[in-house]
Amino acid sequence: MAVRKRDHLLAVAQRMFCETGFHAVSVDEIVREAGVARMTLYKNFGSKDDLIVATLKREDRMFREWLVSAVEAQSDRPEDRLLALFHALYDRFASEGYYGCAFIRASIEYPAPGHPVHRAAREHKEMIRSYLRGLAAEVKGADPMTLSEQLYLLFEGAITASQLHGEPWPAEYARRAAEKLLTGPSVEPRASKKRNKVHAL
Amino acid sequence: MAVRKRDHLLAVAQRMFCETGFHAVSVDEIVREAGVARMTLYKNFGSKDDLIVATLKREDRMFREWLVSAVEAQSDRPEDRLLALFHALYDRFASEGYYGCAFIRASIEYPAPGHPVHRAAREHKEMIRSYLRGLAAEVKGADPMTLSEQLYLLFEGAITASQLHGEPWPAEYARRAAEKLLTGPSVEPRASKKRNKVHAL
DNA sequence: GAGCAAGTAGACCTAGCGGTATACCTATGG
DNA sequence: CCATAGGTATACCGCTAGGTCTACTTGCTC
Repeated sequence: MAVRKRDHLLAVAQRMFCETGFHAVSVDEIVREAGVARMTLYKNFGSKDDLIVATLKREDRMFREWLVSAVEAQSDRPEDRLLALFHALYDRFASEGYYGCAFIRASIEYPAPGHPVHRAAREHKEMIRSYLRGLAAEVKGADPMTLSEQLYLLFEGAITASQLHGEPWPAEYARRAAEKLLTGPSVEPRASKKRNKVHAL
Repeated sequence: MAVRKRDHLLAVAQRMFCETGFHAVSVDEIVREAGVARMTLYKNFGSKDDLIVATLKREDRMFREWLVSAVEAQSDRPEDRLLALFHALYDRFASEGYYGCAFIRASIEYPAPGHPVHRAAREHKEMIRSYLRGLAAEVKGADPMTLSEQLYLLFEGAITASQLHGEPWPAEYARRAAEKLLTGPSVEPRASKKRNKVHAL
């Protein structure tokens, strides 16, 4: 039962933090929304900052699952897998209640590089870059480093722009830009049917 | 003399807000740093929020000047002018005391779309997009809308990524991606020497 | 020199924050 | 049946924030 309370509290805090912001949501609001006592939160998590880090870990896990399922569901062509990411981003941006990127928000609300919240956010983004690098390495005739970092910039740009303007179109433009970047200078074998690696995440 | 005090206060507030954050800097810290009385701030600006909006207007004006001088100093080729933007971004990211984008920060710290601070931030970004659209319209054989929005995403992505990772490399990758996007599907006249329009900003 | 707009210093107010302490309740398991 | 771990409710603490009030001073202009 103890673990049930803890999980519920964590889920509620995650939703509120991601939707509204970390500084903007108070401990009082969280415990009221979750229907638990104030002390339960402090017994389980110690402090607000520790709770924030815990919610970021949870958000990170959920985002990984979303990302992998979006990419792996696609065909085996590495190019299609990378483009699927941007297709999925569009749906994500357009979905009801989309709240932007909690990690960008966290890194800005906690700008000190050594702060645990900031570090958790940066680690998430480095995981994304690492995953993209693995996918880009499968693309024939491309420099994986260059391609993956450029796609990462489109990814970050689309997230920031959609959050700023409150509209999903950035994902569409990012996808078309990604298509162009994937059409590398060297000729790519369009008919490749080779089985691709599944990248761990 | 009154206007001198006001300008000084505004400049100090702008620097502190942009470097440290809007919620993170208190009115007390600003008046102490500026060496003026607390009431002087409130007589001149009314409230902290109004002061923030005023600093964003100032930051917007300074950013416009920086942007135009970086772009207009380049050769007349529209492609070079757009690429010059990313060269200038690299220098900006690498410069001592670079503090990231105050407008992205503002939009995140004040997420309500109707809030004056959020609106000021979005208006700045729409100015950027409009300027890029004008520059992209000069590029032969490119769809201005598509090109400009894609470059805008690289622009936003580079800013966000450099802020997050604390390094200037995103501008370099963005520039190379922009080069590729500028090498459009149609043949572009490499030897064009036509005089370009100067876009107002 | 008088008058007035502007600046100053600092006490003060209210509100909200993160976090703690305490006293009581409740359910599970030997 | 009762010991105990965990949950609850609420009062409380210290601190900081944004913002106001007031009494006093400065400096420019007629």
